[in-house]
Amino acid sequence: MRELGSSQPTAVELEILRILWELGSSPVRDIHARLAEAKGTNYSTTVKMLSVMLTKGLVKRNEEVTPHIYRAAMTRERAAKKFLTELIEKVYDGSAMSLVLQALASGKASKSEIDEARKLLDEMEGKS
Amino acid sequence: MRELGSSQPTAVELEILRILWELGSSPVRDIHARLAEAKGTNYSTTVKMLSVMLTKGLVKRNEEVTPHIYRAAMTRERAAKKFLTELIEKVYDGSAMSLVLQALASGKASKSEIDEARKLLDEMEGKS
DNA sequence: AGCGAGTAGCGAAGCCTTTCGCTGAACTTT
DNA sequence: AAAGTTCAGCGAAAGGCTTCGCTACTCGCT
Repeated sequence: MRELGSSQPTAVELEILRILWELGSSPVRDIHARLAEAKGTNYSTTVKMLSVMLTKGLVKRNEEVTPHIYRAAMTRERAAKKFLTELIEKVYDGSAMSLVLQALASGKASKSEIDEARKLLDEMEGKS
Repeated sequence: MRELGSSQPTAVELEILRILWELGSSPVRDIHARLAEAKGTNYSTTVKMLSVMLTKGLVKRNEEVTPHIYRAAMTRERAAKKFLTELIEKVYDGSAMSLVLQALASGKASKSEIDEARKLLDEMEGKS
């Protein structure tokens, strides 16, 4: 058995997590509505995916109500950080700043976002 | 058939790409030496993976010499950018800056790196 | 010519992911 | 109570990824 909580979400799993992050805790019906909209898959499929994700520890659920209510086991921020760490490890050989520079260079930031980043840089400099 | 060049590398594929990025163009023997070191897999497996990656367009090879010489089809920078774009799309809903902030907040940047980032921000502001 | 070593490739097995049909339980409406 | 609706779950099929055994080709050496 693969270690619980150590598995990376696959494509569909990530899609479901995104739905949960956006909607907050939800019954299968609502999750399915979104998923089917994007992919046209069957209700059974959504149920199954959630059950697989439950055993993997990617989602949790409240079984005391009907219908059961699912929620993401991780916040979006935490998941993002995990992916990011992995990306940095696997592709950038551990240099976070290379990635930052690359992201900045992708160039889609607005003026206010740039200001925000600058502010953050100032703060970081103050600390170190 | 999946569209050529549109497929994301899987775990093992990424491992092979990293080896190629580090070693530069190499014969199977050398790639295998590295891969086996980490995973203990068979020579056949390495050959097969490379052939799969060849049909996916992830690597290219020179068949005019023996042994054949393989090279990564993409530079590390280009691949990284691709992963990053995908990460941004899938987890951060397309906001590159969210990711930048996150990476910065992880807080491992040195003074010189911070300066470099600030310079980049200035440039970006100039452009927009 | 025959042998051994290094190289390349095919096809199938095993596993994981994603899909859904079918079943049954619980609850609502006639 | 019977019929219909919603919900949950199992098991199997389909497809992708990773693995390797077996085969075959080339080349240099005896």
